[in-house]
Amino acid sequence: MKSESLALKAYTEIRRKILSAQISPNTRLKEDFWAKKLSVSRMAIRETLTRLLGEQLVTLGPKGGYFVNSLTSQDITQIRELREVLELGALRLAYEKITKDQIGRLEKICKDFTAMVEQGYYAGACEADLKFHEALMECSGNDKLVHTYINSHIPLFHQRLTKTNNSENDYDLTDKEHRAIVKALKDKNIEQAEKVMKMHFARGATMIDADFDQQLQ
Amino acid sequence: MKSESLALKAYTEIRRKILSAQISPNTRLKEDFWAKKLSVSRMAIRETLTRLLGEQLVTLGPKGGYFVNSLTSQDITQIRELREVLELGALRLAYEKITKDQIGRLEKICKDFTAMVEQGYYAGACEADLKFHEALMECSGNDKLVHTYINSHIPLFHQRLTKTNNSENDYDLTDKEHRAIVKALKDKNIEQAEKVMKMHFARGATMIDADFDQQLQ
DNA sequence: AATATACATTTTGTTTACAATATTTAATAG
DNA sequence: CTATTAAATATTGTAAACAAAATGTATATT
Repeated sequence: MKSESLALKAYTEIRRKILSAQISPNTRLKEDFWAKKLSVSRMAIRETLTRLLGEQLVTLGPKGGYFVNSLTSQDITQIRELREVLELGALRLAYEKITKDQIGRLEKICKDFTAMVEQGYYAGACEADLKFHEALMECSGNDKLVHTYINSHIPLFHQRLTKTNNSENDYDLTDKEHRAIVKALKDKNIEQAEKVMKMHFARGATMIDADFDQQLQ
Repeated sequence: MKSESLALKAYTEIRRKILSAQISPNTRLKEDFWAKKLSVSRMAIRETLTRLLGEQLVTLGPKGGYFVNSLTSQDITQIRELREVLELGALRLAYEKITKDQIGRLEKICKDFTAMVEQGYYAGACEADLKFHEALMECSGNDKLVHTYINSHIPLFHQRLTKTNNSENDYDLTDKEHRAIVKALKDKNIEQAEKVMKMHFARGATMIDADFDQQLQ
């Protein structure tokens, strides 16, 4: 077989476009159009779309046709809640299983974050922020949990924050909270870890909602 | 268009077979074989498989070919942990949002459970057990959470319990724990609710693992 | 002018055919 | 008899063709 099938190429491409909002929600995805656009056969597009259907990234219209799933303000809230549920759960599992190496990794990411903020690399800092949360999920030692997290399209969502103009202050707070979480894990203080994590979310929530409201205008 | 496309028919059928373990894990799913078996075209099967790929129910082999995802003993543990994370999260959300009607619904399911156990309808009781947990998830008021729960293939897993020969005692305990959870929610006592839920899981865990070990022999 | 109907176009659903790659089988050399 | 290689077979990847349904358009009728 070829190094990468055409269907996979189309899948990767369309998925990326949806997740980065280059194709807007509720858009109908016409097979022929995308087949020509990506110069693959219509069947390759069809495979792409059914796979995305399985991922709940698109929906089947009542009379056929594939549509990009929407992200209403309610969806945003629900995704945020889901994120909190998953991350708090992972935190509790990590509390029991976390290793020295993993703590080291988290601390390294915190250091990177600080350094980048200091030097004005804000996109890089956001990347480190994202990486911190993913690393934390991995500390749960539960692949299914990590996978659920990745697949709930939270990371994309997180990415949107990159584009907003955050104040220096926000970055500093984020940094401090990340470090507090790691410290609490190190000290085996689960109550403290949960408390900081919840605060971290609460602050993020307002920022996310503000961002979303802004985009609606 | 037809009332139900052939691809959808094949999808429903194969998905059901995988989830009910009628097709065992790691089996290679050959397109032509299933096309003939379900008397649909190979492309319909292909769509089915790519959709299941999106759902993480099957995997792509390194040299092509679709394989049913496995359920190792480690997978079982991870799914159980995921379930606990999701249900505890839902419980916490439900604590804030639950309505009188929803509590009524939970109580009704508890009553059904009791009645069925008393009359010796054990399969029915298991069904009620399943329904109780799904209803609880719905009380979170978060569709994404419910969807994640459904789609983590926990229900199937739950279903396996049906087949094990549980003692009367187990049913009684399950019943009591369900009722205790509802009562705690009613009393707005989140600590108590979480505590009972954790106990409920802890007991279920040993049963599930025992069941799995038995099946391995 | 509004509505309904017939026709044309677009889009999806399905099947078939062919090409490319894996896998198995058989034959041959050591 | 074993290992290696070549041919045969099986399986998947891709494309094209056809059928069915939905959508859009123009015409006729009131």
